[in-house]
Amino acid sequence: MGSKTKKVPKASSKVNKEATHYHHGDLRQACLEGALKFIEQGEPNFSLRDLARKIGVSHQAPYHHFKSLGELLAGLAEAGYSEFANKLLEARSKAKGRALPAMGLAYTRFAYEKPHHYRLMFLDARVRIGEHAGLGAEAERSFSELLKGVEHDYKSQRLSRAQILSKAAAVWSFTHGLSCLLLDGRLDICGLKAPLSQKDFDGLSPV
Amino acid sequence: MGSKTKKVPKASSKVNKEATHYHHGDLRQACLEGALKFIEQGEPNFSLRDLARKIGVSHQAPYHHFKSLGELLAGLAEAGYSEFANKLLEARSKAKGRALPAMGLAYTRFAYEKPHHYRLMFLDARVRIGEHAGLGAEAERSFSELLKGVEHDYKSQRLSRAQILSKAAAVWSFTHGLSCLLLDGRLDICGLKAPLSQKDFDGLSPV
DNA sequence: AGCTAATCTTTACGTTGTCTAGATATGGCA
DNA sequence: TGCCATATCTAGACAACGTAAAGATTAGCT
Repeated sequence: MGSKTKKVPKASSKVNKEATHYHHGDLRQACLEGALKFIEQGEPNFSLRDLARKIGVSHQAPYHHFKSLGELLAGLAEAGYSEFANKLLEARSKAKGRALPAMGLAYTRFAYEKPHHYRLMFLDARVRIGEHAGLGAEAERSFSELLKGVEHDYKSQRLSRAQILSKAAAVWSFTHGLSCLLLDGRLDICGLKAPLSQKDFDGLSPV
Repeated sequence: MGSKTKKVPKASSKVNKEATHYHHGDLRQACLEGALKFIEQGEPNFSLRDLARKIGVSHQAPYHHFKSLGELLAGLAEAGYSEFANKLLEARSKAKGRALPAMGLAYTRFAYEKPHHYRLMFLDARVRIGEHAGLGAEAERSFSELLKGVEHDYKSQRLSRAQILSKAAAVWSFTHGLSCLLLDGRLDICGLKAPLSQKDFDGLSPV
């Protein structure tokens, strides 16, 4: 592309973190942002070289910040989980009565609004949860939000820990399955189409 | 393997279908079987050239039977759906009382026993349902089995068509989500591990 | 036998991920 | 200030991939 896009080597008047460096300013961040754009615009199979071209660096540069494509994607997934957990938290804290219906709807809404990000987080085989420190942590935070919702809605029933976990597993399974099937349009046959309303969701949800 | 496995170019005393041909005997079938082996042995990202090598033909030969890798995978997924539908049918017809619990368990069992096949059928982005004639048909047959299960278990309640479809969507969502999360080990945190027993499943299932 | 079409091989091209080596900039230390 | 180890980035090379084009081989029919 343009050869006049000279980067700014002077981005360091006050270095505070560990980024904002050198030639590109902050290549690591640029990689994440560029990759995010690819994903959000529906091209989750972009190559590392595509990414390097888009950013305007050599095809090898990203390797100095990410061991592999998988690690880069894991970084994106982690950010996704963070936002996801916040959405769940928000739904729970705003809910008047029961929390789970609102959280379930927020769950499917997230999947609907960021389908490619959702796929990256939950379905992409290239992203191996557990192989990346922060990723697993952020994913567990999402789950713990769900758990709080269950505890809230069932607190009068004095369930055992095992019963609460079982309920959470059921809720998670249903909502995840619903989101996946909706994303793939597989529920068209049932007359269901995203985005779901609260009424739609409550009509379906067995919990 | 052995180099003495000369193919049978003479397989045509009575040609009945449209296969059993030429050099290889039946290359199309050989491709499907070879690809199936790759998938079942946990290498769903095999290349077309890998496949051609394994079969012992040129890397270009498969192209005469499949327009693309996606089409080949679609063929496998279709066979998977066929077996899947049969499993659901079997569970339904063998069930003494309610059909759905048995069918749900059979569903998760299939996913557990053929994880890579299940991923291919439901999660692999390379397989676009709807772009392949037989694939969509076989997938719908699976769903119609589920539908029959719902009709059976709720027939005393005289539900409307829409209500039945809604129930089916809920059951499908839950069971699919459960299978996915189990496959990825994401329910370990809840103390759940595949393969599930009927008791496990019934304890979870909200339907 | 000879023709046509299906089947398969060979060769070639552009792209990818990754390895290696070399260039350039940075920040700390003498 | 000058220098150097190190972090950062570029450049070149390699094997493997998907796919296309064209040539060879075989089957089935007349």
